[in-house]
Amino acid sequence: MQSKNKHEVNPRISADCVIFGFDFNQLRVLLIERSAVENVPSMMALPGDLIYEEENIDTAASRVLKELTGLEEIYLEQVGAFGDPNRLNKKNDQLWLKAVRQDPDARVITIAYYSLVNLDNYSPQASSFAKSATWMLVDDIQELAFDHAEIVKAALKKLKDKIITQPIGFNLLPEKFTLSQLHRLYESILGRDLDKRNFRRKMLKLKLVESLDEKQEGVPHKPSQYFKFNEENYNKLIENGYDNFGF
Amino acid sequence: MQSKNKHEVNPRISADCVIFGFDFNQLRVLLIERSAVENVPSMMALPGDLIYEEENIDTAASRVLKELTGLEEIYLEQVGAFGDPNRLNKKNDQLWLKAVRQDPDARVITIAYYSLVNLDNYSPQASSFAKSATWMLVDDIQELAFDHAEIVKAALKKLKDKIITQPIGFNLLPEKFTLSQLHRLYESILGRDLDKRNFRRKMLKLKLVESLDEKQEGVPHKPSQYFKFNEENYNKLIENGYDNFGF
DNA sequence: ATGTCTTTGTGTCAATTGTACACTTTGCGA
DNA sequence: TCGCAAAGTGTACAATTGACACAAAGACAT
Repeated sequence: MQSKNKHEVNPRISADCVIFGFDFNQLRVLLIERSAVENVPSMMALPGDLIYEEENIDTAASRVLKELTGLEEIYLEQVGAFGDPNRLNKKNDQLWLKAVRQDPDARVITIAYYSLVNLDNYSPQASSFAKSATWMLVDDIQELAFDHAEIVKAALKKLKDKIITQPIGFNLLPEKFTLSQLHRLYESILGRDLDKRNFRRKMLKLKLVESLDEKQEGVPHKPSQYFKFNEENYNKLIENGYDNFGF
Repeated sequence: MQSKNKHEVNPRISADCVIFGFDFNQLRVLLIERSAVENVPSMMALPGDLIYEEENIDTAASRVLKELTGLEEIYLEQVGAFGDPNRLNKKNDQLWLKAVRQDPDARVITIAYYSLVNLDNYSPQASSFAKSATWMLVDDIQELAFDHAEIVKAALKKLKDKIITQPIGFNLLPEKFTLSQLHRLYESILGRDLDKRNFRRKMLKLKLVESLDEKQEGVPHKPSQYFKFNEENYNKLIENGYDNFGF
């Protein structure tokens, strides 16, 4: 935690946010379009920026997210630190940094955060150096700036791990939702089909959801029952995990 | 990921290691005794130190661990970044930093790592600013330097999460081990009793372990069969997880 | 009004897995 | 040879999982 070694480093720290959104059908990630400079075409990137002096990293992540995309009040969870000394060394990234940064050669270690939100509640508004901010399908993501593709991959892994250990959905769905929506949500995160009846059975047995006295209206098919989360059981499960190892 | 804001910060980065060891009975953590200075008594802390310029963080964690405790070739997994601006502000920590550090007021963000090792294979040898390095019982940990108690707590949570999703033990136990040892290991990580018969049944059914043609010798009771891990099945399970959510 | 379309919503059975529980075996050492 | 201490073993019941198909509801078009 100390030493007076000459090689100590004072790198810059950034926070990057991987915000997953669910459009009632597929999983998306909020990306910004990094402005084009000179010969470097614009490129998709995670919303992220350097943190301030004396700023809490968690706070910084929220701030940065808001500045670049307008989203706020999102609960962010840490993915981890990404600090490969070469993480900014791709050619286009270097050119872009030289055009935009005061100190383009500085090493930057980034702390990545992720979250899951109900996409319909948030309309990203690009600002700062973001030319646009859009919800991209996770499956369509191609190349991203810096090591952001790797960060998205790590965040997705965390998300998958999380969903099988803890219930999620509170943040992702509106207060009233249908079991089909919850079902699709789980399917799109886990990336595989889940049996409808078994899924419903499980959710009801865990008492994670309870039905409301309200149905869908105006849909051209059988209207579905609305449900809400049972906050108490939900929190209990989050605290204890499923503890499914089975002893 | 950029901006020319004046408030940008160049904090120092450190790596701290939470090495869990198993003594065939209880779970321990490798701690160093931070040297005493002036009016500040010595205090237990995690092995950790600042990283070098251009040094990969993962590499730094291994290096630091080696420098302070002599342990090497340990697979470290990231816990996360701890960057509260006040994390070094406890009075004794401040005094200690002033006595020891070149730049005691600098903000330090630490990246924490954890691992599990077979305690018997590693005899820590304190060096650098570590006065001693010892395996402390997790349950006996009192106050630690800086925010290290919080870091240990977070690492332990990760470990618990991991053990119910993936098999562990390869790194923790010697090549030959008894099922009772593995049993105790799981009990001490999970912090609760597990039924002996059910535990054995499960381990054997998963084919995680296979028995060797060798028994304990010289014990004043029925000698136990030695087992080894089945590496193939072990790796398969690690890759897939248990996927126990149950759809 | 009737039929068509689309999505919701429901039950059962067999197989697997979890849980609770107590006595015999083995080898050492007194 | 007896006592001790830990190893090792089986069963029965409960709970959960997984596979599987058809009827019900409402909108809309004709």
